[in-house]
Parts: sequence; structure tokens; C-alpha cells
Amino acid sequence: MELRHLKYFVAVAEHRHFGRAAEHLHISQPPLSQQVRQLERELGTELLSRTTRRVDLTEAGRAFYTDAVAILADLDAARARVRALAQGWSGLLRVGFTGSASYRQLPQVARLKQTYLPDVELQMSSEMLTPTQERALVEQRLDVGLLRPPVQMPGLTTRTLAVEPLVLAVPAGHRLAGAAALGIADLAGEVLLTYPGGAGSVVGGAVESALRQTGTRVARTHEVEQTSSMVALVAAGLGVALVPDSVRALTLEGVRYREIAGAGTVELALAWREDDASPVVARFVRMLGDHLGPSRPKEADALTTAVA
Amino acid sequence: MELRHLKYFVAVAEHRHFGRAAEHLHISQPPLSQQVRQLERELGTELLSRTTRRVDLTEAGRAFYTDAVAILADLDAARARVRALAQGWSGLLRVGFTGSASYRQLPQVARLKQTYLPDVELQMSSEMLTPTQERALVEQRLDVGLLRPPVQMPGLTTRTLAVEPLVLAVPAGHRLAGAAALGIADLAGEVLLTYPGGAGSVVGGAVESALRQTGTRVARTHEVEQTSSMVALVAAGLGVALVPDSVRALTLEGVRYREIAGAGTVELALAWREDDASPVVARFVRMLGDHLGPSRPKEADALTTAVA
DNA sequence: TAAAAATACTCCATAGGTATTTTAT
DNA sequence: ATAAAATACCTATGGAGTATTTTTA
Repeated sequence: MELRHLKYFVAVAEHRHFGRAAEHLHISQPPLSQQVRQLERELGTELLSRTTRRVDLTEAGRAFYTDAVAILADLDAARARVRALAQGWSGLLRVGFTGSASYRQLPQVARLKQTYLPDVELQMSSEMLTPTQERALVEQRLDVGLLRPPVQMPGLTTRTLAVEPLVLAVPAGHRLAGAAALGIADLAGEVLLTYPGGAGSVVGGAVESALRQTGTRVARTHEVEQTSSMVALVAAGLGVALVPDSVRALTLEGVRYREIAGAGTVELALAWREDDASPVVARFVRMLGDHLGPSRPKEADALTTAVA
Repeated sequence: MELRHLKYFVAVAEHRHFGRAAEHLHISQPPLSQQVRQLERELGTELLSRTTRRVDLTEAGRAFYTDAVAILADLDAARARVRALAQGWSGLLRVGFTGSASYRQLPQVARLKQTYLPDVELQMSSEMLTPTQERALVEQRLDVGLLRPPVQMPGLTTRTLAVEPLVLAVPAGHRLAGAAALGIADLAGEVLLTYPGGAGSVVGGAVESALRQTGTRVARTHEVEQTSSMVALVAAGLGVALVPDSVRALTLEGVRYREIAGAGTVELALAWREDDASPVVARFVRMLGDHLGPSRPKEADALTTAVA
């Protein structure tokens, strides 16, 4: 049995006429009769009762017609599903992100996904530092990552989504909360909450180099891994912190954000395997390019808070 | 696309090896590669990622594999369904029956159906007199009927299921309830409940001829169409009635059944269209023949209460 | 280098075409 | 008498076979 048999039988069943069904199928009548006979022979029963004046479905024919129509519809659905997957209109995308991207860029990206790729499923595990995401990408545990460039591992491509200045998070009652234009030197003697040292945090590295370049010495530092905890500790009055501008989207009672000169900028980029054949990734990257690019300044502004 | 493509793809997906899949399909490897490529070309995407060392499913391949397996299974199910219908193991049987067959023969037939043809569905409308069933059979509104022969209309075949004597239903306190061996003559002067006159009721005709042959004159008759009502009226003391022996299965408080000599017998038969091509009918008739025939005396006894 | 898929080509089975016959109303 | 399906026969597409090449781990 072949799908041809099903299609032909369905056509005859619907037209109740071999000649017209054949016409509809763009074949001539004799081969249609032949193929239907063949199907009946294989099934061991007549599906159609023919006289020269009328073609009718037998009981078995009615049952088989129902099933055949369903099978052909299922096949079309399967075809559509494959096509959608192949073109990246559907599928699963495992997304990594740094904690500081959770408040502005991640929601923005998710919103665009929902608008332009509603059938793509995003899978997001917990936040990861840039190097962790790099490893996860290379090891195929992630498909794309929202991370802070530059990436160290080979085989990854990135696309910058935003360049943002570092801003200062201070407790509401703090002396720096009300002061006029701030500079890095104003942090001298302050307790500074920082991301863990080493090569782990790109933001942490930017903060460190800003302090070193200006020769500013803080009283001490507390290392905090997650941005949400860091801001919470600022709210508690434990110290101040330098965070990417987009963290401002996280408003907490008792926390004020202040611009501060000389703190430098950090980038946020989308990263993916350069040899990734997955259509979802390509479609997703392209979609972000289309709707975050310079050709659409309004949405671009939403992410690109300040261009260096 | 043809089913061949689905089968071949499924085989490769399951073996993860073109050579072994080809062997399993009893074809050589090159055409298998060709057909799978063809399928991929039609779907517009790779379903398998091949290297000489490993064959793997792509994302689209996994999705299509699931669908293909389901479709092939559905096709097998459709095939099985048609086969069952074609051989009469399943399907719908519209059954007619006379009221007096409801109490013994109809349950017995239904029980046999349930045992030997569990997938056949019986559709039973309300009870019908023999001529009504004949018409319904000829007009294709019924497939088989439990009726009282002989049938008048041409084109019907019957098979006798039982020959039963008429017995007398009397109110419990009635003078005939306790009397010794009864004969038709004992009905003289009684109020007799009868089935409607005319050619309608075969049992009614048998009663009438028994009375005429013995010259017995009853006081009067009440015509009652349904056996259940007739017995209920006997219980109410309205009169006595001659009913087929199998009606004894209907026990009602206040009613006694008595054998009565000379009342004659009536037959119960299964009737169907002699040109009926329906496999269920053939299977059903055959099943009843096998399990009610003389070769199985025990079950035959259950229906053939008394052979003339 | 060895295992396996892809390619090249050949062949024939059969889907589909044309012409005609059969059949049922 | 006629419309429509079945049959007869022919053609050619393409599925499957054999032999060989290409690929990659």
C-alpha cells in the first residue's frame, strides 16, 4: 500500500465518480480504477460498490475513508511541523544569561521572541557568568547566551546588543545618594560590593580596572555572586556597588542609582556556536538583528542605553 | 511522498545505520539512501546527519520520526479495522424482534453475540410484528429479525431457531390455575386476551386457528399488542392468554403458566435478506448456526424448547 | 585504513496513457 | 441507448540492483 492508494481512494470516495475523481487527480480514469482495485485487493474487501450509474461506499469503505482522511491530514501536519522546525519558526532554544542581563535585556529579548517567533520555546536555566556560558555553549548545553564579551573560547560568534555605562547603586540615606556629579574618586573609603574576582565576572573586571586606573582605594569589598543579592545588600546599607546601567530596571526600596563619571562601560552580547546548523538559532539571531538593528532606532534605543 | 519513504526513514532512524536498515527492509543500501534523500529533498530539510561513523537524527528528524511512526501505526489500525469489518468480526447489526421473543430468544442471541462476536454492535429498536420486520428488512432498515415464520415477502431467508408450544397464562386465583391437564376446550366462556387480528400477529393466527379447529367459543377477547402488557393484564385478572412457551421467562406476580393440549406450536426464526452482502450478517448467521445447531445439543435445548 | 554512505549506471516492474469493451440503467 | 467503469495493451518513469567512489574518524 502506498499513499497514492489512499489519495486516489479518498478522491473517488468524495466524488463518487471515477471519471471526475481522475480528472481532479490529473490522471486518466483507467489507472485510477486499477489503483483502487489494487487497494481493495490488498485489504481483502470491496471499499466501493460500483454500478455504471452510481459509486457508493461500502461499510468497510466508510470506515477506511475516515481513517484515510485522518492519515493524510496527519501527514500534512507532520510535513508542516518539519517545515517549521527546518526554517526555525519553531523549536527549542536553550538560552543562557548573565544575572545583570535579567532586568532589561532578557525581558526585551523574550518579548521580541514572543512577538516574532511565538512557536519557538525558550528554555532558561539559572543565570551564568560569561565563562560558564561559553563552556555550556561549546558543550552544546546552551544554544545562545546573553553574556558580556569578549568571549575567550574559539568557535563562538557574538553580536553586541548593548553598550552600557556602569552606574552606582547606593543606599537611600547614603552621603553619595544626594551628592552632585559623582566620579570614581568619590568611592574612596567606601565599602564596595563586587562580583567575585578572577576571570569570572566581566563586570567585576571592569570595576576593578576603573579603580586601578584612577588609583582609588576602597575601604573593603564584599564579594556577591548574584546581582539581585548585591542590590538587596545595598538596600540593607551594607555598601555601594557599581552595576551595569540596565540594572536600574530593578528598583528596590532604599536603593538609589547614580551616574558616575569614569566608571567605564560594559557590553552585552548574544553569543552562539558559529558552526551551529540549528535553524532556530539562525532564525533567532536574524530576528534580533532585524528588530534591534540600527534600522529600527526606537527598539534599538530600548537596549542600547548608551553607545560608547 | 509515499509510504515507502516513511517506512524507509523509520527503519534508518531506528537502526541508525543505512546498511543494516536496508538489510532489515530486504533491499540494498543505495536505493535506501536515495529514497531517504528524496524524502529530505521534499521536506526541504535534513532528517539525518550522517558521517561514515554515525547516523543521527536532526531536530526535524526526531519530530518527523515520531509523526511517521504514528502514521504507520494508524495505517495498520485502519487496515485491521477494515479487515474486521470485511470479515464480519465487527460492524453494526440492526436487529428486529417480536415481543414474544424478548424474554428468552433475544437475550440468548445477545449473549452468544457478546461471547463470540464481542466487537459487533447490536442496534435494537422497539419490538415489531413479523410483517413489520419483513418490510423493514426489505427496505434495509433492519439487517436481521427474530420473527415468527412463515415470511410473506420475497427476498428473505429464514432459519428456524425454536419451535415452541403455546401455553396458557392465567391469573393466580383463576379456576384454570389449579385444574388438572388442560385442553383448548377449557377456554370456553373465558375472557381471552389476544394479539391484534388480521395478518399482523402470527401467534394471534395460531391461537385463532386452534380455537376454530376445536370449535371453542370464548366469552370475549381483548386485543393487546405487546406481550408484556398482555401478561400484565393477566396479572390484573382481566383474562387469560395463549402465549409462546418462552414467555414463561417473564415471571410476574399473580400470573401462572399452564401447559395446554391442542394449542399448537409457533416457530421462531431468524430472517435476513438473502442477497445481503454484509459480512456481519453472514458472520452472525453462521455464528448462531455453529452455537445453536444440533451439534451443540446443550445450547440448542436452551432455545428449542419443544420440537414439533 | 577501514567502515559506511554516496554516486554511477543499468534494468525492469509498474504507474499511467490510449483505445476499446463491458455493463447497468 | 448511453454513461461510466473495466479491460487490453503500450510506454516510460523511477525504484532497485551491482559496481565503484568518496568520506571521515
